[in-house]
Amino acid sequence: MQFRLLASDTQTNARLGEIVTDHGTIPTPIFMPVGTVGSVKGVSHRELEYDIDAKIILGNTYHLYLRPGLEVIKQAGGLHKFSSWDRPILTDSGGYQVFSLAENRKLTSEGAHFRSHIDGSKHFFSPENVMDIQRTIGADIIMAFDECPPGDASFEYAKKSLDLTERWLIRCIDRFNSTEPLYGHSQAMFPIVQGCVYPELRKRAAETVAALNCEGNAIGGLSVGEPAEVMYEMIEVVNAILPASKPRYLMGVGTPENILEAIARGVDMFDCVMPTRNGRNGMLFTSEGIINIRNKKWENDFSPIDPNGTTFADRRYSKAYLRHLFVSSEMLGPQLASIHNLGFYLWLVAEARLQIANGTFEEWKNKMTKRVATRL
RNA sequence: GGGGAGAUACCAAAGUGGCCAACUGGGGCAGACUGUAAAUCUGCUGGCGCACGCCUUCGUAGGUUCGAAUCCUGCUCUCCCCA
Repeated sequence: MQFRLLASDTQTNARLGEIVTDHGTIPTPIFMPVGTVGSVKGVSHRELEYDIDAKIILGNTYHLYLRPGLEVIKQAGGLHKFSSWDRPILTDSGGYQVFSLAENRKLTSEGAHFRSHIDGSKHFFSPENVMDIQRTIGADIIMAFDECPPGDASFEYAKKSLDLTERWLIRCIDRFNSTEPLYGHSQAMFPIVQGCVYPELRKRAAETVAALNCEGNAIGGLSVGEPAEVMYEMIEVVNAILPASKPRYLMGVGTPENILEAIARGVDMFDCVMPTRNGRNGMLFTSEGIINIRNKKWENDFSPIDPNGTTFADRRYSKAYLRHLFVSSEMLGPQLASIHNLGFYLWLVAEARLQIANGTFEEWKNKMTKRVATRL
Protein backbone atom coordinates (compact mmCIF):
# COMPACT_ATOMS: atom_id res chain seq x y z
CA MET A 1 0.00 0.00 0.00
CA GLN A 2 1.11 3.49 -0.77
CA PHE A 3 -0.23 6.90 0.20
CA ARG A 4 0.31 9.97 -1.93
CA LEU A 5 -0.49 13.36 -0.51
CA LEU A 6 -1.57 15.40 -3.52
CA ALA A 7 -2.59 18.70 -1.97
CA SER A 8 -3.17 20.40 1.35
CA ASP A 9 -5.81 23.02 1.97
CA THR A 10 -4.38 26.40 2.91
CA GLN A 11 -7.16 27.50 5.25
CA THR A 12 -7.91 24.22 7.03
CA ASN A 13 -6.03 20.99 7.66
CA ALA A 14 -7.93 19.21 4.90
CA ARG A 15 -5.85 17.13 2.51
CA LEU A 16 -6.23 15.57 -0.88
CA GLY A 17 -4.54 12.26 -1.53
CA GLU A 18 -4.73 8.75 -2.81
CA ILE A 19 -4.12 5.32 -1.41
CA VAL A 20 -2.77 2.82 -3.88
CA THR A 21 -3.52 -0.83 -3.17
CA ASP A 22 -3.19 -3.98 -5.23
CA HIS A 23 -6.94 -3.85 -5.77
CA GLY A 24 -7.01 -0.27 -6.96
CA THR A 25 -6.52 3.34 -6.02
CA ILE A 26 -8.62 5.05 -3.38
CA PRO A 27 -8.91 8.83 -3.61
CA THR A 28 -8.99 10.56 -0.24
CA PRO A 29 -10.84 11.87 1.67
CA ILE A 30 -12.98 8.78 1.27
CA PHE A 31 -16.00 7.17 2.85
CA MET A 32 -16.01 3.38 3.12
CA PRO A 33 -19.36 1.57 3.21
CA VAL A 34 -19.60 -1.03 5.97
CA GLY A 35 -20.16 -4.63 4.93
CA THR A 36 -19.77 -6.37 8.25
CA VAL A 37 -20.41 -9.96 7.23
CA GLY A 38 -19.10 -9.55 3.71
CA SER A 39 -22.22 -7.77 2.53
CA VAL A 40 -23.19 -4.13 2.58
CA LYS A 41 -26.66 -4.76 3.93
CA GLY A 42 -29.33 -4.49 1.28
CA VAL A 43 -26.97 -3.30 -1.46
CA SER A 44 -25.61 -5.46 -4.27
CA HIS A 45 -22.02 -5.34 -5.46
CA ARG A 46 -23.25 -4.16 -8.82
CA GLU A 47 -24.89 -1.14 -7.17
CA LEU A 48 -21.80 -0.52 -5.04
CA GLU A 49 -19.63 -0.45 -8.16
CA TYR A 50 -21.78 1.22 -10.79
CA ASP A 51 -24.23 3.41 -8.89
CA ILE A 52 -22.49 4.28 -5.64
CA ASP A 53 -18.95 3.90 -6.95
CA ALA A 54 -17.62 2.71 -3.61
CA LYS A 55 -13.82 2.69 -3.78
CA ILE A 56 -13.35 0.39 -0.79
CA ILE A 57 -15.66 -1.45 1.60
CA LEU A 58 -15.31 -2.87 5.09
CA GLY A 59 -15.64 -6.33 6.54
CA ASN A 60 -15.49 -7.42 10.14
CA THR A 61 -13.06 -9.95 11.54
CA TYR A 62 -15.30 -11.02 14.39
CA HIS A 63 -18.36 -11.65 12.26
CA LEU A 64 -16.57 -13.34 9.38
CA TYR A 65 -14.58 -15.54 11.75
CA LEU A 66 -17.82 -16.76 13.34
CA ARG A 67 -19.64 -17.13 10.03
CA PRO A 68 -18.90 -18.44 7.43
CA GLY A 69 -15.67 -19.22 9.30
CA LEU A 70 -12.06 -19.20 8.19
CA GLU A 71 -12.12 -22.55 6.40
CA VAL A 72 -14.72 -21.41 3.89
CA ILE A 73 -13.01 -18.08 3.30
CA LYS A 74 -9.65 -19.77 2.85
CA GLN A 75 -11.09 -22.33 0.43
CA ALA A 76 -12.73 -19.51 -1.53
CA GLY A 77 -9.35 -17.81 -1.85
CA GLY A 78 -10.03 -14.93 0.52
CA LEU A 79 -12.87 -12.49 1.01
CA HIS A 80 -12.36 -10.71 -2.32
CA LYS A 81 -12.98 -13.89 -4.28
CA PHE A 82 -15.57 -15.25 -1.87
CA SER A 83 -17.73 -12.14 -2.11
CA SER A 84 -16.80 -11.33 -5.71
CA TRP A 85 -15.46 -7.89 -4.86
CA ASP A 86 -12.41 -6.89 -6.80
CA ARG A 87 -11.86 -3.47 -5.26
CA PRO A 88 -10.08 -2.81 -1.97
CA ILE A 89 -11.37 -4.14 1.34
CA LEU A 90 -10.56 -3.09 4.89
CA THR A 91 -11.34 -5.35 7.82
CA ASP A 92 -11.96 -4.13 11.31
CA SER A 93 -10.24 -6.25 13.91
CA GLY A 94 -13.15 -7.05 16.20
CA GLY A 95 -11.94 -4.48 18.69
CA TYR A 96 -15.23 -2.66 18.40
CA GLN A 97 -17.06 -5.86 19.30
CA VAL A 98 -15.03 -5.91 22.52
CA PHE A 99 -17.00 -2.74 23.22
CA SER A 100 -20.40 -3.43 21.67
CA LEU A 101 -20.64 -7.02 22.94
CA ALA A 102 -19.27 -6.09 26.35
CA GLU A 103 -21.66 -8.35 28.30
CA ASN A 104 -20.39 -11.38 26.43
CA ARG A 105 -16.66 -10.98 26.83
CA LYS A 106 -13.91 -11.02 29.41
CA LEU A 107 -10.66 -9.12 28.92
CA THR A 108 -7.29 -10.31 30.08
CA SER A 109 -3.83 -9.06 29.22
CA GLU A 110 -3.61 -12.03 26.84
CA GLY A 111 -6.68 -11.09 24.84
CA ALA A 112 -10.48 -11.19 24.89
CA HIS A 113 -12.60 -14.20 25.72
CA PHE A 114 -15.88 -13.98 23.81
CA ARG A 115 -19.17 -15.70 23.59
CA SER A 116 -20.54 -15.81 20.09
CA HIS A 117 -23.67 -13.69 19.67
CA ILE A 118 -24.86 -16.35 17.24
CA ASP A 119 -24.79 -19.52 19.31
CA GLY A 120 -23.16 -18.64 22.63
CA SER A 121 -20.05 -20.69 21.90
CA LYS A 122 -16.77 -19.61 23.49
CA HIS A 123 -13.96 -18.01 21.51
CA PHE A 124 -10.71 -16.23 22.19
CA PHE A 125 -9.20 -13.28 20.34
CA SER A 126 -5.60 -12.29 20.89
CA PRO A 127 -3.52 -9.74 19.00
CA GLU A 128 -1.77 -12.65 17.33
CA ASN A 129 -4.76 -14.66 16.18
CA VAL A 130 -6.60 -11.53 15.07
CA MET A 131 -3.66 -10.78 12.75
CA ASP A 132 -3.75 -14.38 11.51
CA ILE A 133 -7.49 -14.22 10.93
CA GLN A 134 -7.13 -11.01 8.96
CA ARG A 135 -4.40 -12.62 6.89
CA THR A 136 -6.87 -15.37 6.09
CA ILE A 137 -9.68 -12.97 5.24
CA GLY A 138 -7.18 -11.15 3.06
CA ALA A 139 -8.27 -7.51 3.23
CA ASP A 140 -6.00 -4.89 1.71
CA ILE A 141 -5.97 -2.93 4.95
CA ILE A 142 -6.29 -4.66 8.30
CA MET A 143 -6.65 -3.15 11.75
CA ALA A 144 -4.82 -3.67 15.00
CA PHE A 145 -6.71 -5.42 17.78
CA ASP A 146 -7.64 -2.77 20.33
CA GLU A 147 -10.03 -2.09 23.15
CA CYS A 148 -12.62 0.60 22.47
CA PRO A 149 -13.78 2.00 25.82
CA PRO A 150 -17.14 3.77 26.18
CA GLY A 151 -17.31 7.56 25.79
CA ASP A 152 -17.96 8.12 29.49
CA ALA A 153 -15.04 5.98 30.73
CA SER A 154 -13.16 7.39 33.72
CA PHE A 155 -9.58 8.55 33.34
CA GLU A 156 -8.37 5.55 35.33
CA TYR A 157 -10.22 3.12 33.12
CA ALA A 158 -9.20 4.95 29.96
CA LYS A 159 -5.55 4.85 30.98
CA LYS A 160 -5.64 1.17 31.85
CA SER A 161 -7.43 0.46 28.60
CA LEU A 162 -4.88 2.43 26.62
CA ASP A 163 -2.05 0.55 28.33
CA LEU A 164 -3.66 -2.68 27.19
CA THR A 165 -4.29 -1.43 23.65
CA GLU A 166 -0.66 -0.32 23.35
CA ARG A 167 0.70 -3.66 24.61
CA TRP A 168 -1.60 -5.44 22.18
CA LEU A 169 -0.43 -3.13 19.40
CA ILE A 170 3.20 -4.19 19.78
CA ARG A 171 2.12 -7.81 19.59
CA CYS A 172 -0.04 -7.07 16.52
CA ILE A 173 2.92 -5.52 14.74
CA ASP A 174 5.23 -8.38 15.67
CA ARG A 175 2.80 -10.93 14.36
CA PHE A 176 1.97 -8.93 11.26
CA ASN A 177 5.64 -8.50 10.42
CA SER A 178 6.39 -12.18 10.90
CA THR A 179 3.60 -13.41 8.62
CA GLU A 180 2.89 -13.11 4.91
CA PRO A 181 -0.20 -12.33 2.85
CA LEU A 182 -1.88 -15.50 1.57
CA TYR A 183 -3.39 -14.52 -1.74
CA GLY A 184 -0.70 -12.72 -3.70
CA HIS A 185 -1.72 -9.15 -2.90
CA SER A 186 -0.16 -7.03 -0.20
CA GLN A 187 -1.76 -6.05 3.07
CA ALA A 188 -1.21 -3.01 5.28
CA MET A 189 -1.90 -2.88 9.01
CA PHE A 190 -3.14 0.28 10.73
CA PRO A 191 -2.63 0.90 14.46
CA ILE A 192 -5.42 2.64 16.38
CA VAL A 193 -5.12 5.67 18.64
CA GLN A 194 -7.28 5.35 21.75
CA GLY A 195 -7.41 7.47 24.92
CA CYS A 196 -11.10 8.34 25.25
CA VAL A 197 -11.80 12.04 25.81
CA TYR A 198 -8.56 12.76 27.68
CA PRO A 199 -6.16 14.96 25.69
CA GLU A 200 -3.07 13.76 27.53
CA LEU A 201 -3.95 10.12 26.83
CA ARG A 202 -4.77 10.87 23.21
CA LYS A 203 -1.48 12.70 22.86
CA ARG A 204 0.49 9.84 24.35
CA ALA A 205 -1.38 7.31 22.18
CA ALA A 206 -0.76 9.35 19.04
CA GLU A 207 2.94 9.64 19.82
CA THR A 208 3.20 5.90 20.35
CA VAL A 209 1.39 5.20 17.10
CA ALA A 210 3.32 7.80 15.10
CA ALA A 211 6.63 6.31 16.21
CA LEU A 212 5.67 2.89 14.85
CA ASN A 213 5.74 4.19 11.30
CA CYS A 214 2.93 2.01 9.99
CA GLU A 215 1.48 2.55 6.53
CA GLY A 216 -1.56 4.35 7.85
CA ASN A 217 -3.01 5.30 11.22
CA ALA A 218 -6.45 5.18 12.75
CA ILE A 219 -8.30 7.11 15.41
CA GLY A 220 -10.71 4.94 17.35
CA GLY A 221 -12.90 5.27 20.39
CA LEU A 222 -14.73 8.36 19.20
CA SER A 223 -18.44 8.94 18.60
CA VAL A 224 -19.14 6.46 21.37
CA GLY A 225 -21.30 8.78 23.44
CA GLU A 226 -19.20 11.92 23.86
CA PRO A 227 -20.34 15.31 22.47
CA ALA A 228 -19.29 16.11 18.91
CA GLU A 229 -17.23 19.10 20.06
CA VAL A 230 -15.16 16.82 22.28
CA MET A 231 -14.64 14.46 19.37
CA TYR A 232 -13.40 17.33 17.19
CA GLU A 233 -11.02 18.44 19.92
CA MET A 234 -9.60 14.91 20.22
CA ILE A 235 -9.11 14.75 16.45
CA GLU A 236 -7.15 18.00 16.56
CA VAL A 237 -4.94 16.76 19.38
CA VAL A 238 -4.22 13.50 17.60
CA ASN A 239 -3.77 14.83 14.07
CA ALA A 240 -1.23 17.36 15.28
CA ILE A 241 0.96 14.35 16.07
CA LEU A 242 0.13 11.70 13.47
CA PRO A 243 2.42 12.02 10.43
CA ALA A 244 0.98 13.98 7.52
CA SER A 245 2.55 11.54 5.11
CA LYS A 246 0.29 8.69 6.19
CA PRO A 247 -3.46 8.35 5.74
CA ARG A 248 -5.57 8.98 8.83
CA TYR A 249 -8.66 6.89 9.38
CA LEU A 250 -11.36 8.04 11.80
CA MET A 251 -13.17 4.86 12.72
CA GLY A 252 -16.93 4.65 12.84
CA VAL A 253 -17.68 8.29 12.00
CA GLY A 254 -20.22 9.50 11.29
CA THR A 255 -22.87 12.00 10.26
CA PRO A 256 -22.22 14.06 7.10
CA GLU A 257 -21.50 17.01 9.38
CA ASN A 258 -19.02 14.97 11.46
CA ILE A 259 -17.24 13.87 8.31
CA LEU A 260 -16.83 17.40 6.95
CA GLU A 261 -15.55 18.67 10.29
CA ALA A 262 -13.08 15.80 10.49
CA ILE A 263 -11.87 16.34 6.92
CA ALA A 264 -11.21 19.95 7.88
CA ARG A 265 -9.07 18.59 10.71
CA GLY A 266 -6.99 16.39 8.47
CA VAL A 267 -8.81 13.04 8.42
CA ASP A 268 -8.68 11.04 5.18
CA MET A 269 -10.79 7.93 5.70
CA PHE A 270 -14.18 7.25 7.25
CA ASP A 271 -16.58 4.40 7.75
CA CYS A 272 -19.94 4.34 9.42
CA VAL A 273 -23.07 2.20 9.52
CA MET A 274 -25.28 5.29 9.48
CA PRO A 275 -25.99 5.51 5.75
CA THR A 276 -27.09 1.88 5.66
CA ARG A 277 -28.61 1.32 9.10
CA ASN A 278 -30.37 4.66 9.29
CA GLY A 279 -31.32 4.27 5.65
CA ARG A 280 -32.97 0.94 6.40
CA ASN A 281 -34.84 2.75 9.16
CA GLY A 282 -36.14 5.45 6.83
CA MET A 283 -33.61 8.24 7.34
CA LEU A 284 -32.24 9.86 4.21
CA PHE A 285 -29.18 12.09 4.13
CA THR A 286 -29.30 14.60 1.31
CA SER A 287 -27.45 17.72 0.22
CA GLU A 288 -30.46 19.73 1.41
CA GLY A 289 -30.78 18.06 4.81
CA ILE A 290 -32.15 15.03 6.61
CA ILE A 291 -35.42 13.40 5.66
CA ASN A 292 -37.44 10.89 7.66
CA ILE A 293 -39.14 9.37 4.67
CA ARG A 294 -41.80 7.71 6.83
CA ASN A 295 -43.17 11.10 7.88
CA LYS A 296 -46.62 12.04 6.64
CA LYS A 297 -45.34 15.22 5.04
CA TRP A 298 -43.90 13.18 2.13
CA GLU A 299 -47.14 11.36 1.41
CA ASN A 300 -47.96 13.51 -1.62
CA ASP A 301 -44.49 14.67 -2.54
CA PHE A 302 -43.90 13.27 -6.00
CA SER A 303 -40.56 15.00 -6.47
CA PRO A 304 -37.46 12.80 -6.83
CA ILE A 305 -35.91 11.28 -3.70
CA ASP A 306 -32.97 13.59 -4.23
CA PRO A 307 -32.93 15.73 -7.39
CA ASN A 308 -29.19 16.31 -6.90
CA GLY A 309 -28.47 12.66 -6.17
CA THR A 310 -26.01 10.58 -8.11
CA THR A 311 -27.68 7.17 -8.12
CA PHE A 312 -30.48 5.80 -10.27
CA ALA A 313 -32.64 5.59 -7.17
CA ASP A 314 -32.49 9.32 -6.53
CA ARG A 315 -34.01 10.53 -9.77
CA ARG A 316 -36.10 7.55 -10.78
CA TYR A 317 -38.29 7.27 -7.66
CA SER A 318 -40.32 9.89 -5.84
CA LYS A 319 -40.37 10.60 -2.13
CA ALA A 320 -44.04 9.63 -2.02
CA TYR A 321 -43.26 6.26 -3.60
CA LEU A 322 -40.33 5.60 -1.30
CA ARG A 323 -42.52 6.51 1.68
CA HIS A 324 -45.13 4.09 0.43
CA LEU A 325 -42.50 1.34 0.25
CA PHE A 326 -41.47 1.98 3.85
CA VAL A 327 -45.01 2.23 5.15
CA SER A 328 -45.81 -1.03 3.36
CA SER A 329 -42.68 -2.73 4.74
CA GLU A 330 -41.52 -3.51 1.24
CA MET A 331 -37.86 -4.56 1.21
CA LEU A 332 -37.21 -2.32 -1.77
CA GLY A 333 -37.64 0.72 0.49
CA PRO A 334 -34.65 0.05 2.78
CA GLN A 335 -32.63 -1.03 -0.25
CA LEU A 336 -33.28 2.18 -2.17
CA ALA A 337 -32.67 4.29 0.93
CA SER A 338 -29.33 2.54 1.51
CA ILE A 339 -28.30 3.06 -2.09
CA HIS A 340 -29.27 6.71 -1.91
CA ASN A 341 -27.46 7.32 1.39
CA LEU A 342 -24.27 5.61 0.29
CA GLY A 343 -24.41 7.49 -2.99
CA PHE A 344 -24.76 10.71 -1.03
CA TYR A 345 -21.86 9.91 1.31
CA LEU A 346 -19.63 9.09 -1.65
CA TRP A 347 -20.77 12.25 -3.39
CA LEU A 348 -20.03 14.27 -0.25
CA VAL A 349 -16.41 13.14 -0.03
CA ALA A 350 -15.95 13.46 -3.82
CA GLU A 351 -17.21 17.03 -3.63
CA ALA A 352 -14.93 17.69 -0.65
CA ARG A 353 -11.97 16.52 -2.75
CA LEU A 354 -13.02 18.85 -5.53
CA GLN A 355 -13.35 21.79 -3.16
CA ILE A 356 -9.96 21.08 -1.61
CA ALA A 357 -8.42 20.94 -5.08
CA ASN A 358 -10.11 24.26 -5.92
CA GLY A 359 -9.03 25.91 -2.70
CA THR A 360 -12.64 26.56 -1.78
CA PHE A 361 -13.08 23.86 0.81
CA GLU A 362 -13.53 25.96 3.94
CA GLU A 363 -16.27 28.16 2.57
CA TRP A 364 -18.05 25.17 1.07
CA LYS A 365 -17.69 23.18 4.28
CA ASN A 366 -19.12 25.95 6.42
CA LYS A 367 -22.15 26.15 4.16
CA MET A 368 -22.60 22.39 3.84
CA THR A 369 -22.31 21.44 7.51
CA LYS A 370 -25.37 23.55 8.25
CA ARG A 371 -27.33 22.28 5.29
CA VAL A 372 -26.71 18.58 5.74
CA ALA A 373 -27.76 18.75 9.40
CA THR A 374 -31.07 20.48 8.65
CA ARG A 375 -34.19 18.46 9.38
CA LEU A 376 -36.50 18.62 6.40
C1' G B 1 -92.37 -16.40 9.77
C1' G B 2 -89.47 -19.18 13.94
C1' G B 3 -85.01 -19.47 16.92
C1' G B 4 -80.30 -17.54 18.48
C1' A B 5 -76.13 -14.05 19.00
C1' G B 6 -74.35 -9.27 19.24
C1' A B 7 -73.58 -3.66 19.16
C1' U B 8 -66.75 -1.12 23.18
C1' A B 9 -62.02 4.18 20.83
C1' C B 10 -59.59 4.50 13.29
C1' C B 11 -60.07 -1.30 12.70
C1' A B 12 -60.20 -5.95 15.28
C1' A B 13 -60.92 -7.46 20.11
C1' A B 14 -60.72 -7.96 25.88
C1' G B 15 -63.46 -6.21 29.87
C1' U B 16 -69.55 -8.30 32.43
C1' G B 17 -70.96 -3.29 39.37
C1' G B 18 -65.90 0.37 41.97
C1' C B 19 -58.65 -1.42 40.76
C1' C B 20 -61.74 1.58 33.38
C1' A B 21 -60.17 6.93 29.72
C1' A B 22 -60.92 1.29 29.24
C1' C B 23 -56.02 -5.17 28.28
C1' U B 24 -54.03 -6.60 23.62
C1' G B 25 -53.05 -6.62 18.36
C1' G B 26 -53.32 -3.93 13.88
C1' G B 27 -53.40 0.74 11.70
C1' G B 28 -51.84 5.81 12.38
C1' C B 29 -48.29 9.63 14.21
C1' A B 30 -43.47 10.76 15.94
C1' G B 31 -38.52 9.62 17.78
C1' A B 32 -33.77 6.92 18.25
C1' C B 33 -29.77 4.80 15.44
C1' U B 34 -22.01 6.91 14.51
C1' G B 35 -15.13 0.79 13.54
C1' U B 36 -23.63 -3.30 12.48
C1' A B 37 -26.03 -9.11 17.99
C1' A B 38 -30.39 -3.66 14.34
C1' A B 39 -34.62 -4.24 7.25
C1' U B 40 -34.18 -2.92 14.61
C1' C B 41 -35.85 -0.48 18.98
C1' U B 42 -38.82 3.31 21.74
C1' G B 43 -42.87 6.65 22.72
C1' C B 44 -47.76 8.60 21.75
C1' U B 45 -52.62 7.38 19.76
C1' G B 46 -60.92 10.70 23.32
C1' G B 47 -60.69 16.36 24.38
C1' C B 48 -58.43 20.39 27.06
C1' G B 49 -54.37 21.77 30.09
C1' C B 50 -50.48 18.29 28.01
C1' A B 51 -46.64 17.44 35.54
C1' C B 52 -50.92 17.06 38.91
C1' G B 53 -55.65 17.54 36.96
C1' C B 54 -60.39 18.56 34.66
C1' C B 55 -64.17 17.38 30.99
C1' U B 56 -66.90 14.02 27.52
C1' U B 57 -66.96 8.39 26.03
C1' C B 58 -68.35 1.73 25.58
C1' G B 59 -75.48 1.64 19.67
C1' U B 60 -79.65 4.84 21.69
C1' A B 61 -83.41 6.69 25.43
C1' G B 62 -84.67 5.95 30.23
C1' G B 63 -84.12 3.33 35.02
C1' U B 64 -81.69 0.69 39.45
C1' U B 65 -77.32 1.97 42.58
C1' C B 66 -73.30 5.81 46.93
C1' G B 67 -71.11 4.17 42.15
C1' A B 68 -72.69 1.36 35.47
C1' A B 69 -68.99 -0.31 29.47
C1' U B 70 -70.73 -3.93 33.08
C1' C B 71 -77.63 -4.86 36.10
C1' C B 72 -83.09 -3.71 34.32
C1' U B 73 -86.69 -1.73 30.44
C1' G B 74 -87.98 0.43 25.66
C1' C B 75 -86.11 1.62 20.89
C1' U B 76 -82.64 1.26 16.58
C1' C B 77 -79.32 -1.60 13.92
C1' U B 78 -76.19 -5.98 12.64
C1' C B 79 -75.09 -11.09 12.12
C1' C B 80 -76.13 -16.52 12.25
C1' C B 81 -79.40 -20.87 11.94
C1' C B 82 -84.20 -23.04 10.52
C1' A B 83 -88.42 -22.40 7.33
